[in-house]
Amino acid sequence: MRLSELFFTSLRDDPAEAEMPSHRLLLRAGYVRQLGSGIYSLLPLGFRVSQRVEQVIREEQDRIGGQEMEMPVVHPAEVWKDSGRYYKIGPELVRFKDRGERDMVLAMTHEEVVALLLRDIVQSYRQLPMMVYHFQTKFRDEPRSRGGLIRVREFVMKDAYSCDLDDAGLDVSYRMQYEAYERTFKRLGLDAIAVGADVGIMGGSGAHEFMVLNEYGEDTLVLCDHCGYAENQQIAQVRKPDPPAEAALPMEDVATPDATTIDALATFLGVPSSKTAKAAFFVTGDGRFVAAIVRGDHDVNETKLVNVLKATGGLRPAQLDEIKARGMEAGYGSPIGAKDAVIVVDELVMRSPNLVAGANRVGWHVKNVNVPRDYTPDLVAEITNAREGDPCITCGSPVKLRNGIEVGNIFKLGTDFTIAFGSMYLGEDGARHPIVMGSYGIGVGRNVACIVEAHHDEKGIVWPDEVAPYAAHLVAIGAGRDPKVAELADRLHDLAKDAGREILYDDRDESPGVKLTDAELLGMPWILTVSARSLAAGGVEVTRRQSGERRTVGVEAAEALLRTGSLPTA
RNA sequence: CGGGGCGUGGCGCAGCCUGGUAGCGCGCGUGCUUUGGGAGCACGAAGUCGUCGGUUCAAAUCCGACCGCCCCGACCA
Repeated sequence: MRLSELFFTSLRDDPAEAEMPSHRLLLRAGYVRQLGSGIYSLLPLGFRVSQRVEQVIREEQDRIGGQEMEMPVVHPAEVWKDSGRYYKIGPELVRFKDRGERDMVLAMTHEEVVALLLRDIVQSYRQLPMMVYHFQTKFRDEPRSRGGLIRVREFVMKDAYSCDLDDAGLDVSYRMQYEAYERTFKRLGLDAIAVGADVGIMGGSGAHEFMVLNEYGEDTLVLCDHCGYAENQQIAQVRKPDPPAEAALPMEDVATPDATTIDALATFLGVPSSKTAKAAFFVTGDGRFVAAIVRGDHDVNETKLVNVLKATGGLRPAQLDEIKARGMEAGYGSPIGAKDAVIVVDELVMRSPNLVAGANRVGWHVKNVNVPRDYTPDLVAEITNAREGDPCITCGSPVKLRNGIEVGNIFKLGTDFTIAFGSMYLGEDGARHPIVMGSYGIGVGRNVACIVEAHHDEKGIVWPDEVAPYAAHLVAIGAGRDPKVAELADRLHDLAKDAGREILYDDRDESPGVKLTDAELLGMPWILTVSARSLAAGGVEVTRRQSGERRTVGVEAAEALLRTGSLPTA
């Protein structure tokens, strides 16, 4: 591909809005352009990378028996109403009406469609197990997109669905996908780790997320270097040792002017935050008012809280007037004297004597609160976030917290969807059973961005061979003056094309500085320079982008590199 | 949805406070020179100053509304 003809331009300056290296480099090097918030075009170079990433994913899905197909982007809303998700999912599910006033949705994922297809096609246990997948555009109206391609609203996702006879079969499929993901991310040049994860809107019995560590990551991971424990903070547990034993003392009101935060309260009273209780107020999607009580030195984990409450539609923070209406006072809140509220208490609070809690009066707290002596919890559960340095749940070593970007996920779905849609098979035993499903996603664009995050330097992108849009970048310097240079460069370009390994050929009439700078910015694994100087030195200058290693080789060696993708060993 | 910031040729920005008919660098076009690390000179093209409304003799500039984009937050009161 001649650079003079490529639909592309590189930018000399960093785009103002790009913060993450991947975003900045993909814009500057002419791989992508933004159309709207969280909506991007892939220019030819970006599309080629995306295609190569897809191909790696495809090969690994095919290897475990996945069958590629394609399902629609636009679904009749009926389908989503039948599964119940039409009502459970918030505004991120785009809803609209067609010309006939029929409710439609833009698909976020395809469990419903697969379940419907199974009902249609699978009759007998002889047709299972079975695994299908597709690459398809998703639109999710995220509340806030960010980070270039990392979190977008429209994106291509590989989603796969396993269909098994029973849980044991699902375990096998799940394992196969787990291993396919490990191979996939390794080939993509990503150092992904699998962490246990919440099942969220997918339901089901288990899930892993494949995470790439990154400071801009939106997920927090709880990791133990000692035993290898790794889970998303949303579900991670740590050991929470008993506090020192104390005899329960009588409650006592204490004036605490302006102490509306735990820090202020602990400072004012001269006690550690672990001797206080914190109240957080929420309203569930199904309309319940919730007061969550954790110790002052911990934070409420909303995911755990949602799961304990079995709250459909999630949680939102309560408004001040809603809190007051339940007999509580924001900043000085506790369940003492509360009414019409679901009181959820962290189990550590149950074990912690004589805490300072809110008095539900402005400027007042209560000392020596003991549960359940002083108020009655509706639910007791483990509802806090793991903290840096907490003891690992399995081995007791201090855990660390790291940010991660989710590059893929795998879910054990179970039978929720197939029961909802009546997707049954007739078993060997003559009885009808629901098909057991799993679902497995990889976001293609996000992986492209993560690859750049992991493979770049101060000069530009450094593509791994497996996903580079072109294997080599051929730079001709001074071709206008020296016919020999033009002749050799043209010939090498044609030779690569004839060998079925098209390369990028910078035939532009630009200064050497521009061309060499662009070559490093664009990031092809090999940079070949043809110039009067290289000819005088014996042929073609070859630079390995990854290592920066540079040497001049003979024309035959350069030809071999273009034909085979590697330099013949001297 | 809450808070903050920004919107001026393709890109990066100044001008706005203190209203007076739009500017810089890069890029782009033509010509000449130059040619291994973002070349030089000359000439040139290109902007409804996000949109709508208001104030004013006069608005990029002041006021209001709206739209768009970016960042933080949407978790503890």
